[in-house]
Amino acid sequence: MTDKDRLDDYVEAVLALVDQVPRGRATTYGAIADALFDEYGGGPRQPAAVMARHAHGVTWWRIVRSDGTLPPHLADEARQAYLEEGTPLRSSGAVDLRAALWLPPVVD
DNA sequence: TACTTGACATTTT
DNA sequence: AAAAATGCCAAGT
Repeated sequence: MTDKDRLDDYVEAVLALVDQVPRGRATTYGAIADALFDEYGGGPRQPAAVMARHAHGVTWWRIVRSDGTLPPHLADEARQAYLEEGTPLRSSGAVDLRAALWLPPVVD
């Protein structure tokens, strides 16, 4: 198993979790990092780095920061998706994690 | 090999 | 409440 294969594997794991997030809900980068920590370790920046390069074909808007907000360039498109899915939002336009947070299954 | 960068998180101003 | 500083880990260059 080469280093590249290992990274591709991590990418798949992240995208898989993203794909599992139920409609109208959301999860955080930290939660994903936690779920994958047992197998790959690393911190919350890794899932983020993965998404930055593989945001194609996945429901990336269901992944938000720990405070429910999202960087400026994404907030715009994400907002539309939230409105369509009926995702609980806060006054600031950020996702209301208290109601929408979905925790990925952690590997034992 | 060394330095920079990042769709983050947490703590302190 | 909002912004700045710190800590973090690995990929990219």
